[in-house]
Formats: sequence, structure tokens, C-alpha cells
Amino acid sequence: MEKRLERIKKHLHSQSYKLTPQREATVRVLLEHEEDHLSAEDVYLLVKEKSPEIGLATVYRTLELLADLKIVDKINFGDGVSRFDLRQEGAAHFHHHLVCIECGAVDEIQQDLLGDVEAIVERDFNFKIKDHRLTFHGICYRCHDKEKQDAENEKNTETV
Amino acid sequence: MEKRLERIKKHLHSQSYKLTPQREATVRVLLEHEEDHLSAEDVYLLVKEKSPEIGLATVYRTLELLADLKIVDKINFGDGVSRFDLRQEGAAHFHHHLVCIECGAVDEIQQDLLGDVEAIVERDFNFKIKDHRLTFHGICYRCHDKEKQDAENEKNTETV
DNA sequence: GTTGGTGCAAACCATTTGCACTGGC
DNA sequence: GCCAGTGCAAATGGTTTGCACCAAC
Repeated sequence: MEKRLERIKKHLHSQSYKLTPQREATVRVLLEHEEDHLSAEDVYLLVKEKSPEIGLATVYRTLELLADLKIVDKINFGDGVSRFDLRQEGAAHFHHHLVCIECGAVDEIQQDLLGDVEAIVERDFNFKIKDHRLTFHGICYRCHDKEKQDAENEKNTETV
Repeated sequence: MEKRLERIKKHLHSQSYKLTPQREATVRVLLEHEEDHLSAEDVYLLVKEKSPEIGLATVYRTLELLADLKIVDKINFGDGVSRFDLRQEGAAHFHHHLVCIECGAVDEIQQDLLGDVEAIVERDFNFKIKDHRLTFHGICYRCHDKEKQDAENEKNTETV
């Protein structure tokens, strides 16, 4: 954790930005909630728990800065808020998401699935790919299991 | 064109919605600008050219309705506005986009590239896919060509 | 003392909503 | 007459911005 913070600090310095206490607090929250796809507001509230004096605008400015530096990815699942996701270190590309349309859960797929697809796009469309966004919408394994479970329970109730 | 309008009308009727003049005007704009990835505001302005009395809220409500009925797809390229795209008739899935980070142009890929990827996701993550969003960000062939051209011109100027 | 960064409040802007009105069944 | 649909204006809510202030070099 500290190591990644240190690397982000260097990354900022390399572009003549400072890792101020506010920025550090924001980055720490992101590191501690790496799985969570937090919105700016979410980040703000979590930052505030430890550093109450910090302002919402600063969090927004920090997230924007981090996105510019490609330290985080700004993503959008179509629910009116931007979410921020730490990029895997060394990952050339954005990871993918599975959004559950039942419960809203968002799971991540780190593995690169698009190698072949990208080759096709670059060749057939003469398009130089720099990044991509891939999101699947559907039913996650939890809701899937739950549905089965509910069906079971239903059956048991009937037989009582 | 009329045929598609007719089918959309039937689609609305099948869910007990009417194709009012305002809705028809909105759908016509979408049909006439199928390639353009219009924002709600864009649609509104175009609708207004022919039907000045129409209100912005109505356009929003119509677009929302069309999205609910899966007649259009609501998409988001990360620039703060939702865009609306007519779904190809009979297309089970959303088509893909190539967004140019130089000139902002958005091209479409209709062909289905994700068959294999979807199979992997369904199997490995036990995730029932209902829809997907795939967007590539990079340099389009136009900007690519233009850069080459510019380099050429540069060279010619030098030798003059 | 200049400058990058911050906090606050106000501004912004895409989208949604309340409400009175209307036109077709 | 009822009710879906509409237009307008006001409200909403996430995000950005203006500005005074501060802390570090």
C-alpha cells in the first residue's frame, strides 16, 4: 500500500504536481476501496471521516488530476455519476466490468479479453487503439443463485 | 424510412403507447441522423426546426420512452451528455463505437466481435449477459491520414 | 513575493419534475 | 369525463468555477 502511494507520489512529482495532504488522503481512500467503484461524493465522504476539513471541490480537482495522469480511470455506468477506479499498475489497458441489473453490483475482470478483437479493429478500421471500455450488463452469480434459492424456498412453502 | 417508422409505431402500440406528433417528429429526427450520436439537446434543436412548438421536456420524455422500449440505446462517451442511438432492427446486441481522441468523431462497428468473449465471461464468471457496451478510444483513420499528410507538407515546405 | 493548492459559496448545466392544460376515446 | 401526453417553468443534483486565503519555496 505504502509502496503504491510512493509510486503515485513520484508520478505526480514527475509532472510537477505535489502530493499534498489532501491529495494523499484522497489517494489513500482510493487504495483502501479499490474494489468499490466510488463516486466523487463517496470518496469525499470517506476522506472526510479522517480529514474533516477537506472540501468537496478539492476532491473533485484531485480526482480529475489523477484521471489526467492515468492513475485512475473515470468510468460511467449510465447512472448519472462518474466513478473512479485505480488503474492496475502497469496495466496498459482498462479492465472490464460486469454490472448486475438486479442488484447493481459491479465486478471486475482484470484479464485481457480483447486482444483478438483489437487486432481486428486496428486492421479492418485502420483505427489506432489507445484505450477501451467494455461493460457487460446482466445478472451476476449472486442474484442468479438467489433466484434458484428463492425457487427452492417457494417449493418448500408450497409443500408445507 | 416510412417502414421503420411504421414498425416503431406498432412497437409503441404493443405497449399501449401512442405515436403522437411530437414523438413522431422525434423519431424522424433520429431516423434522419442515424449516424450522428445526437444528444438530447441536439435532437431537440433538430425537432424544433420542423416543429417549433415542441418542448425540451417532451423530447427527453420521448427519448427515455424509446430507450425503455429498446428502440434506441442511451450511450455515454464520458462527455457529460447522454447520446441516443437507434438500435439496428433485429440486433440482439448493442453495436460498438470507435471514439477518436483527436477529432472527436464517433464511428460505429455493427459486426458482432464479442461472441467468444461473452462465452468466456458467462462460463468463468457465471454471469448471465443481457447487453454490453464496448467503446474504443484512439486515433481514427482520418486523423491518422491527416498526420501523415501534415508530415508530407512539412517536408515539402522545408525543401522550398 | 510569487505560485500552486485549498475551502467555500455561487454558478453551471443536463436532466427531471410539478402542474395546469389539452385532445382523443 | 377521463387520462395519457404536453409545454412551461421551477427544481434537482452532480460538477465546475471565482475568489480570497494560505503555505512552501
